[in-house]
Amino acid sequence: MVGRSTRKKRVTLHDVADAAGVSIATVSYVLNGQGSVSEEVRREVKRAAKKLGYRQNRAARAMKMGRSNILGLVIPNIENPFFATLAQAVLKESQTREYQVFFVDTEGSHKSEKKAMQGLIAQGVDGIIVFPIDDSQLRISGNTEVPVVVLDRDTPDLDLVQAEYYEGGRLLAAHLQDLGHRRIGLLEGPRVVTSARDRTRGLIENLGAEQSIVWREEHPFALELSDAARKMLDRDDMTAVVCGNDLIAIAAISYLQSQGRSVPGDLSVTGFDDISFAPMVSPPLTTVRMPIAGMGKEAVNLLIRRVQSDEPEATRSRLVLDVDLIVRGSTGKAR
Amino acid sequence: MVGRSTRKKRVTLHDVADAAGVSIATVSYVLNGQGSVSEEVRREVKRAAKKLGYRQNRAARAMKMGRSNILGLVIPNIENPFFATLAQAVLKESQTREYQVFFVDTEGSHKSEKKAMQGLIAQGVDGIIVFPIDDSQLRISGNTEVPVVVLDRDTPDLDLVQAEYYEGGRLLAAHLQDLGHRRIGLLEGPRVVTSARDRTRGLIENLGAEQSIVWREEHPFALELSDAARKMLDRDDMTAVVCGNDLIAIAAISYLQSQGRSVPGDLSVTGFDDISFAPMVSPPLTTVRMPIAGMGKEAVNLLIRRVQSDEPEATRSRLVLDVDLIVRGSTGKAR
DNA sequence: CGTAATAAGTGATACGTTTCACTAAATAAC
DNA sequence: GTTATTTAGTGAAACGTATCACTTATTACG
Repeated sequence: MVGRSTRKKRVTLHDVADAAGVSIATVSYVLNGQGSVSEEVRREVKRAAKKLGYRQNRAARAMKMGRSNILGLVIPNIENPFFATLAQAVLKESQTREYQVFFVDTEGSHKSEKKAMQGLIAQGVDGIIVFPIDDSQLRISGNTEVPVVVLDRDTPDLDLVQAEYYEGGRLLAAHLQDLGHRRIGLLEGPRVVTSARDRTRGLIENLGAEQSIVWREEHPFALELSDAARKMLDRDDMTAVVCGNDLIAIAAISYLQSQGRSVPGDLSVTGFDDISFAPMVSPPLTTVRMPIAGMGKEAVNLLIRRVQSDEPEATRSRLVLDVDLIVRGSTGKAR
Repeated sequence: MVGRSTRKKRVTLHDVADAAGVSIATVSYVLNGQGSVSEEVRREVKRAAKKLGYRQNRAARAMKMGRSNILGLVIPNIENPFFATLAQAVLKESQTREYQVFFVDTEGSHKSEKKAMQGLIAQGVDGIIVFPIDDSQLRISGNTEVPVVVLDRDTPDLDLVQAEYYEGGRLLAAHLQDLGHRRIGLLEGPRVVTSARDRTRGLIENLGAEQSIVWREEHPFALELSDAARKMLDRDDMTAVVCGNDLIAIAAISYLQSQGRSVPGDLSVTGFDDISFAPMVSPPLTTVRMPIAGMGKEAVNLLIRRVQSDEPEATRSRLVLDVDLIVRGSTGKAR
């Protein structure tokens, strides 16, 4: 009743065995549902275990088994709602599969990304899910000691989960064409990121004959708009701005409005990802919905399968999920 | 070079000891910087360890030491940017203190919150940081087996980190008074949450004589606006709307704009928390800045201190951090 | 009935650490 | 020169679990 912490000694298999009048081996078998032991004894052991409040010592088990039942999750920035949703999905799926997750936020630093991978391995995780900052360091994670699943970025020889970025770009091109936009500004994501390049390619390669990119500017996936981006947005020769992701789009809309320009009245703006904020900004964002939660879930499944099958040489998996165009208020007919 | 995973056998203390020609005890002492061992041997052991690529087996260590160097973090919803920032701070501080973090997102469910706490204890974490969904279940976490630090919610006997919510409410009252707002609508957070109640109290108790709350409506801390909230926002008898947090404020602004009302032209709107999106919506949000990262960091420090000192009876700590009023574009002179 | 097969349960070992208690050698103290 | 003291290093005992190899009791088989 009183809330002070009772620092009791841990109850061990031994204690349960004594209480139930059997050997620790039997207790172990009962609790793991293995071995052959009579229903009678089984019941008695369970009763004793519950009564004493026995809890498996995971450390001891991990040591004995050589497996920790812990996965590592490495992402660039949890403050980005995209990664928040992804993390949530990974956590949820891991939970239901009886795995715990060590979570590392690299805050966009390559150095800490590398350190995180090393650190997780040192900690003895069974496998790692990583959403790399960009494509540059992927070779390093190559011959690692634990299975690794990579999200979003392309990689030569690791398991992979990604989405139809190219198709997403194509959908945007088609949508803008339908609305009559001919002069398009492009605030694209970092070119060092495969998925960003694919979006851009999907867009450009599927523009109609009369459509053209009047300017393009590379921009980080973040809410803070660069000066160069502002300068481009100040131009008046485009009727639509395609942004590399929703964060950029939200920032762009905010800036355009602060300059007295109306979205979508003067300009249409599109995002990519469909993060949870996308429908809530004003105007609500037209964007390409990424199967974020699905990617997280599939990554966990892939990883656990790889962890549990001991054949390390199984052929590498590559999972590509569908995307959808979500039309909201930030796009309208070209003026 | 080839990226297949090399499933080599783990290098153990034993291997290093053999390679260096000493006992495993000596190796252990060297690697932990303890015991008395000559500089010569020390060097040799380190060389051998590095050469063999020795990595400590955390499970074995955890078992021997009775401590896992793992903390648990339980929060209601990582998709809320507030919690994302908090989590980031907790992770970062834990990292630098050489702790790993098991992360659990309860997705707003009391049941899974309780299960999470139990689960983390079963997993053998050394301590838990919890940001409870509301005040209702806190008694349960009372006499637990590991130290617990509670964020934000009040609790009878656990360590606590929170912020000056009342003061935040007061700051808003003063700000609105300065701008000449006399008729205020209140879209408050859940009353079952202490911190939400304190904000409201701080506001109401510090209103000027001529100011009044013309309506108040309870609302969850979420981006989706309730029907009741919409009905209130449709009213025309207030010049300002005070929202329980930034999410509600963003949703409210979005709705008001969709109804053709201007913020802050027709109505001023305030938030609470200062999440990363607050400056990026249009208009940028006037809000009360919570020391989110500071709370996370202090929580970790408190918890680790509690974990490492074995006196469980140390008096409980209660840390209250300052807040600031951040004036942006969503508030203006009353019309 | 004799033997084989199955069922129920146990003892002991190993997993990789940390650390206590101890030895042996070297140094200091008187 | 003898006795303390310090220094350098070791052996062995845990920590709590899973599981192999084994014994004993029971049942099935011919």
